[in-house]
Amino acid sequence: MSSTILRIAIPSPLRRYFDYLPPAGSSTPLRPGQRVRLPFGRREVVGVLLEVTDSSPLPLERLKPVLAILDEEPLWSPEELALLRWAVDYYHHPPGDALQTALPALLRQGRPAVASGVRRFRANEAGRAVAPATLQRAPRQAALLAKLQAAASGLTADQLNAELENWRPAAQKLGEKGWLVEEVLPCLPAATSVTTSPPSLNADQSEAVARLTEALSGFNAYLLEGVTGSGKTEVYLAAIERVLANGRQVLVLVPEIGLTPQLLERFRRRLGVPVAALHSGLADGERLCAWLAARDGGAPVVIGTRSAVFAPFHDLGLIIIDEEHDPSLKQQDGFRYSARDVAVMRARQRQIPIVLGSATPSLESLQNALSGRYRHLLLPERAGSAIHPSLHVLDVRHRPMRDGLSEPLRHAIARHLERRGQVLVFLNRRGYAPTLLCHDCGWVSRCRRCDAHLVVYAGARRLRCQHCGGEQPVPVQCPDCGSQDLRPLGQGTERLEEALRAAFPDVGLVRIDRDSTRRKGALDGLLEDVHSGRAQLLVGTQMLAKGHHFPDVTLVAIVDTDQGLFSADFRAPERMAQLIVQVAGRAGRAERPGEVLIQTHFPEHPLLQRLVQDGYGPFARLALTERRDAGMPPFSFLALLRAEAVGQQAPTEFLEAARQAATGAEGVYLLGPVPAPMERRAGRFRAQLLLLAESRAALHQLLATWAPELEALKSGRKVRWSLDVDPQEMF
DNA sequence: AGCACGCCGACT
DNA sequence: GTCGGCGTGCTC
Repeated sequence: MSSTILRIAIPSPLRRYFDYLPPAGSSTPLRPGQRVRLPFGRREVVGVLLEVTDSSPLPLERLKPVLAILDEEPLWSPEELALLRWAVDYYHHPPGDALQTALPALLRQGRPAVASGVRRFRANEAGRAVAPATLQRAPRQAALLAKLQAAASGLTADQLNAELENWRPAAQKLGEKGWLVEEVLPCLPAATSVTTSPPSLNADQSEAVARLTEALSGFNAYLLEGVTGSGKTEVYLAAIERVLANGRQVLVLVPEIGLTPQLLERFRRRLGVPVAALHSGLADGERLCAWLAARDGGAPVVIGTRSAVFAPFHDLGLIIIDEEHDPSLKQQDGFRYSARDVAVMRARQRQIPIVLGSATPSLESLQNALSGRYRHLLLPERAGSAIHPSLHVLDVRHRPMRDGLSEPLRHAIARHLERRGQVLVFLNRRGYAPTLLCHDCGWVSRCRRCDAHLVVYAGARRLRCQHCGGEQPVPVQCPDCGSQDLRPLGQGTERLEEALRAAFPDVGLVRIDRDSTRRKGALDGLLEDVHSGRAQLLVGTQMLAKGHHFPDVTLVAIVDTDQGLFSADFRAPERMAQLIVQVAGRAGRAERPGEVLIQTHFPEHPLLQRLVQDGYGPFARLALTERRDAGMPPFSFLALLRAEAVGQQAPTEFLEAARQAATGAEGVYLLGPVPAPMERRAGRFRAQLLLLAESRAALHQLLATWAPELEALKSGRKVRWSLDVDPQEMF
């Protein structure tokens, strides 16, 4: 006798599916991709139905019925479910948790899959005619009314929460008096009526568009390697227009920091269709709305960060990944998927083209292009007639340094400032100084919970740990010897700011890093100072490397490259080169090319020389030969098993047991367990076991049997562990 | 992950 | 005598 069995992905850390019976007395058709509410242990949870079958490894009487089917229609198509299941298998992650990650928060909680727009409150004509002061007996109503009168288009609940306390009862009362209206905004803005026409493309752009669009049906992966300012976005837009003309949708994936209102506005104006944004900065309701707009086709274009790769689409016809080298495309916790790699699989499965764009391609993608797996499109020139910034190395060996700046660099800065150019000073280290040193006994400020120095913040007069967030006041005297001769050691952006202000007291300066832009709107204010010319000097971290362009910058000063050249992480030189090129690319315009000066103690370093003399492309090709010689990715395949615990022993014990379970695997080398590069972090000891394989198949053959075994290890219960396939950061 | 069960120490 | 510590087991 056969019966209907539901195979369900349930939010839990377990790498398996759970079988249930259909709900009692429900007539809703059962289709994979629907959410179901079900009893799980002693709890009630929301799971996703993945299969309807007729048999279970468990006896029927052990199966419980689900409580309810939550969706009339599946949230994902069978094809999209297959992609999700591929990702679950490839990353060897618990399926329920992976599916959870792919869902907007409201759907995760079991809310209905219907869009509800953002609510906004507005004073109507009658409400605007009332003077708030007349509401003496109701100060909250008066305050609310004043706010609403000041904001012509009204205020959302979020905005009111930020400005007023307990305003809802007051809003209720104002509503009863007929002075206030509440409206529901459409969550997807209508198409902009004002559209801009496309600029004329140069020969390289036209060629790229032609090659991209010659095969819009069928899978093709393109690496679009275009120097900064070469007009990659126009190539995207031209390709998108063709796909939209065929009535199909487009997904554009961007790094976390790249999804700015300006980018959205540019797409909206150029394309003249609704463009949905999908990112973590949205309110839950907005996010659900955009997700559903992708699914029902209401959004012809979706621009999103990482998790948008799992959004359902009505008819997806093209995927674009901008800044494909960016590390934020790989999730760094939980379900550690690479949105770029999942996107390539999605395009292959759906038989549509995918474009990977970057001025500084990852070595993985470059190798795919060189080997012919991807088609290589090059945009070697800046659009218009702009000239590339020229890179120069400044050998600082034997040179006196003050505040991290050599004399030649100071002179160069002064020269550019005198000629009314803006100068961008780049240092990828926040705070005043990386540590505080006792000049008498050698004590240095260390974090109690991490193997890290405490960073000096002079402005706040605090010592802070950048890894656990711990902080304390700057001590007046050395905790060890009592000396008062405590000195900040090394340079951070805050100190650089101080030094440059002292050196160029009459020049406007802004510092842009995570600390100076924490406040909402602060970044916009600082950028405005730069663009208006009020600030001539710009100091900052890698925040400067993304998105914003500074046409009046004529000099980019890279204060310190050396840690990128000699790091435990084999990807450090690639990251360093990408950062230098990205920062350099922020500067200059057609008639005023930027100059880039790089301070280093290792001017002869072959990778640095290649980068400076020949550019990123040749650098990357040289770096690839080094990777090949070292047997590192993309010429081998890695997985990293991490473990952490409060005790020092537990992680290593678990990893030893894990290693035992993996011995004998064909074609996979086990390296470790070893302590993580920063062994202690936030009070926990961390260790790792690296798996290196010559073939992807060998690696995954091992992982498929190994991951479930890890779950069963007793020593795994005493640690937090995670498996990272294709790890990006090695610590 | 949650959540319950179970067996040993300092409290009303 | 109990409240509660976290080891162990289980979830269809």
